[in-house]
Amino acid sequence: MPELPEVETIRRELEPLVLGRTLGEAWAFPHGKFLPALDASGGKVVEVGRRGKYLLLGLHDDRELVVHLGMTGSLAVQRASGLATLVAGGGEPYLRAWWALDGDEALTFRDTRRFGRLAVALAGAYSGTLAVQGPDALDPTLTAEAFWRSLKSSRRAIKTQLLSQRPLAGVGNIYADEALWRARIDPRARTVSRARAADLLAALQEVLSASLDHGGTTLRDYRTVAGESGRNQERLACYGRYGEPCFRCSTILRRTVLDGRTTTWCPTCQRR
DNA sequence: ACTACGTCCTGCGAGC
DNA sequence: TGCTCGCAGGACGTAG
Repeated sequence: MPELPEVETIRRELEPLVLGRTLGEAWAFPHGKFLPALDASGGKVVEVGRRGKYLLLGLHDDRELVVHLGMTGSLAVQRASGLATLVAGGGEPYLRAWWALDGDEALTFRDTRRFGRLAVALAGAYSGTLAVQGPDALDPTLTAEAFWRSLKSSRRAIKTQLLSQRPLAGVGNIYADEALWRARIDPRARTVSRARAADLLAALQEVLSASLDHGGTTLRDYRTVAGESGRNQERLACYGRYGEPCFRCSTILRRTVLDGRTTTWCPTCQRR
């Protein structure tokens, strides 16, 4: 669920809390997705970056701790005392990793549904989606022309392409539905003109920026590092509103499943 | 190489 | 009241 605005909100809050500090002794939930936490032990955080939905903690030795929050992942800096005892006693069932910091503090990673994952990469030698995804959706150097060319290279539904992270990175189900509604494009469209691609890119940048300005969208689990909810959920015009009237034309918004993802759209405003 | 689909997880709310 | 069941969904593995 954390998409670009949520991950960026977390990044901004996390940066002053961990920059310049060393990740000490680590613990990880015994699963391949989280065990890489142990490899980051001993690394001093020299940068807190983000690409799409990935958080990148640059370490002093040219390695990076890569964090993907999945759907329910969250990070916090908290008191370290008692944490190990609590975990051993089953009192922290959703804690997936933690790193000791100086001054009796710890960086903690919780993830109820375990859709998140951790990795340690050497000097940007990424794997998986992080290695093949497109430019960040809010990258100012991303042009409408490049976005359109990328869309044109695939015959998959436009929404499926957005979720693939390949044309650009950071968009998930919420902002894909929101931007397609704003740009009046049917999520099932398989071809998009140059002009409509430009409209879609502008719509994406608008919905992502607006959400970022409001601390992200909290529907269920997303919380900031400080444990607070986002406020953008009050501004959603399309996502999750199926059965309710379109704010533009009052047509009842429709729900469909597209490549396994619930999709809300307006059958009147949004055209192929 | 591209596309489509199943899998991983658990809490929550609807319905009986 | 207490139970079952469908839903939420990003990335990845696999099959065609």
